Formats: sequence, C-alpha cells, structure tokens
Amino acid sequence: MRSVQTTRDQLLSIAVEMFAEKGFAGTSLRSIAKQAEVSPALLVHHFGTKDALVKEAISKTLGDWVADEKAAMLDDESHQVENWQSLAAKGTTSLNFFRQALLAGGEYSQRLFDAAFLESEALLDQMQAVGRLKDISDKQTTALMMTISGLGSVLFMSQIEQTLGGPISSDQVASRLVNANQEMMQDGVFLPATATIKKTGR
Amino acid sequence: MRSVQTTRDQLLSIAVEMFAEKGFAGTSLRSIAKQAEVSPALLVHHFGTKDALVKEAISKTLGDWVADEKAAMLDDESHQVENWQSLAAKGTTSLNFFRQALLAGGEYSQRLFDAAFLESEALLDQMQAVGRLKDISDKQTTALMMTISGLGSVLFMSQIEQTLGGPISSDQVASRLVNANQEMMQDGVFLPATATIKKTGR
DNA sequence: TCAAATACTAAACAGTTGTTCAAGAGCAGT
DNA sequence: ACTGCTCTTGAACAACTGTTTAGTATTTGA
Repeated sequence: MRSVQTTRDQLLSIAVEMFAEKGFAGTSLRSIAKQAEVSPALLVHHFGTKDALVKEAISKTLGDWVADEKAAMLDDESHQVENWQSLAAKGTTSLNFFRQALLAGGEYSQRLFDAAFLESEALLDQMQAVGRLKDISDKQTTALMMTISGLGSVLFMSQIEQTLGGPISSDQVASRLVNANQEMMQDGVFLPATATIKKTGR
Repeated sequence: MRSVQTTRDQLLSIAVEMFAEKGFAGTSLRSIAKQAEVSPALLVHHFGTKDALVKEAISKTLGDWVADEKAAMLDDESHQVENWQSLAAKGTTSLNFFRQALLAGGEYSQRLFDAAFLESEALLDQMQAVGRLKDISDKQTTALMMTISGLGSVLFMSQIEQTLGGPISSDQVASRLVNANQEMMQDGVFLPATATIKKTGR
C-alpha cells in the first residue's frame, strides 16, 4: 500500500461509503481509519481536516449537483445535467450519500435542494414546450411541490420499501410508484366538492 | 426556583425548545443546563439520563403521535386524532421538534411516519366514503405518496419559505401552497402523451 | 423542633472527538 | 551512499460528551 494516489483514493472511497451509511457527523475519523486499517493521523495528512474530507467526498460523489454552475448548466443546452433519478442507477451508496448530504443541513443541503428545484422547473418548462402542461395557475409553487415529492422519496426510501414490501429498485415496487405518480400527475385523485352533481368540471 | 414540579417542567420546556432548534444529538446536557442557569447534574437528577429526557420531551411535545395506540385511535371514531397540520398551529417550536424527531432516525421516526401514513390512508377512505375519490388503481401507493409530500413539506420548511419568499404561516405563502396542491390533487398537471390529438381523454 | 427526604451544586471520571507532534520507514534524485 | 521528500505511525493534547459522587442547602413531615 505505498502508491500515493491509490491510498488516498481508497481512503476517500471508504469515507464515502461510511458517510453514506452513518452520515457526516455520525462518522468519526477514527472509525474511518479503523475500517481502512490505517492511522487516524494519515487521514489528516492526506485531507488536512475532517471538513475537507467531507467536502472532497461530496464533490466526488455528488459532482455536478453541488457545483456553483449548476444553474448555468441547466440553461446551457449542451450540458446534459444528470437528474436525481440517475443517481439511483449508480447504486445504493450514491443514493444514501445524497440522502445524508441533504439531511446534513448547511450549504450543501441548500445547493442540492436548489438544484433539484431548478430541475423541476426545467421539467415543467419542457412539458409546456411540447404542449403537455395543463393550464396551471402557479408554476413556481407547483415545481416546488414536485421537488419536495422527489426529494422526499429519497429521504423516506427505507419507509417506502417497508410499506411496499420490497426494494425500491425492484420492478414491482418501482412500477407501483411510477404508476401512482403518473395517475396523480395526469388525472389528479380528488373530485371537486361539487362533483356529485355536475361532472363536466369547472 | 424551588417548587418541585415547576423546576422540572421548566427544564423540560427549555430542553424541548433546544431540541427543536438543534436536534437531539446536537443538544448537549451542558448546553441545556447553561440555558436554564442550572447545573448539568440537576438534569440527570430529574430525568435520570439524556435518553430519558429525550423520550419525555418527545411524548410531551408529540403526544398522541408516538403513542402505541395511534392505529387503534384512528379506527376509534370517538378519538379525534390530531393531524399533522394541527401541529403547525401550535407554533414553530412544535413543528421544528416534529421535524427533528423525524430526522433523528430510529424508533420514533418510524412511528411518526407510520402515523402520518395511516392518516393519509384514512383521508383517502374518507374522501371515498363521500364519493370524492377518483377511480385510482393503487390506493396504498397513493397514500404513501401523499404522506411523503406532507412530511417533505415539514422537512423542507425553510427551503419553502426561502423559495416563496415568506413565512409558511403567512396567508400569501399558505394560499399558494394550498391552491397548487388542490390543483394538482384535483386536476393533475400533465396531459397524457397523446393529448394534442384527442382531448376527450380515456 | 428534629429528622428524613428532596433539590441542587462543584468537581471529577471515563469516554470520544478532531487535531498535532515527533519520529520512523520507504523511496527518488544526486 | 547520502540527502531530501512523502508516507505512515503512536502518543499525546485539548475540548467535548454523558454520568457519578460527595457534599451542601432547603423543604417536608411528625
């Protein structure tokens, strides 16, 4: 274990995994060092500070999500910004890390939320552009609610899996979520209060 | 400050406020004691343990929410179970405390989620009973998504306020949320992919 | 009024945390 | 072979955590 870059990278990978599992505050330098069978001082030597290690873990794992230029990238059509569902495809570690970063509070949580919100707004714009957006009265608030639903699904991942009785990555659970979501987004679920009388709508 | 019950109650109130602000793990016994101008040992004397203090703070603030009989109470019509919006009316401390308890993980977080989910299911049943529920294909998953939206709104309270530019309790912000939510729940926001051709829908 | 119980505190303990420091160990270039 | 460099460690530090202990003050009850 003497090649420079390799050791550093291994330490960073282990840190990412443990952060994803236990969160930033819940993971001590000593526990990372122990897992890596290495002295805690080595972590300080390589990363300087726990905060710096956390930041590096974030930018390694969340990449574009927390970049300052996220907004610009959304406008720039040449950039294909990864949406948050694509994170799930990268495996549970990435998703859990995202979750922990969102829960941690502070600057990065805010950036993640902002990025997700911009994405929701972009989706609405896109749907509108192809004529598939209904005549809604408050696009901004609608985008906000979509953001909350999306991020909430990440935060409550384990509860979803428990309630629906299977891993969120399984076809069965995934299709139930997609179908219910589509139903809600296209048709709505409630009838207006006067629905029993007139059915032609308002 | 020598009447027994009063001191204990004051300590508990201060603890609740600080837990609501900084979370359970983020609030030390010493910081509570300092805020109360009291020795840390007094907290141990009155509550025995930090865990016990946390539990007492939870059952004081969240009451029925974390009771074992929540499910039974929902079935029992005589019990008026408070819904989570009613928590907001009790002030920001209660809402923040709820948020922290939900974020803390562990047993109580699960109970809060379960309680909210049961409430969503009950709401769907109720709407169905009065004939205002559309013909949805997966009631359970729909209830799950409503739960996530509701709890997500609590978790992302500060982001909502920042995005909409005002306190969530203000009429302006509240009505935007209510309207957008109603619009989405009644009409949906997206048109089906074939919408530009046939408008009569399926 | 006296004794027992309770409320309360200062000090310390043992554990954990992030970080520092001095000193080896292994390697590269001269 | 020697010099310097990075990698790596064990030990320690200071700050914090929850908790204990021994002791003092105050209230209660007979």
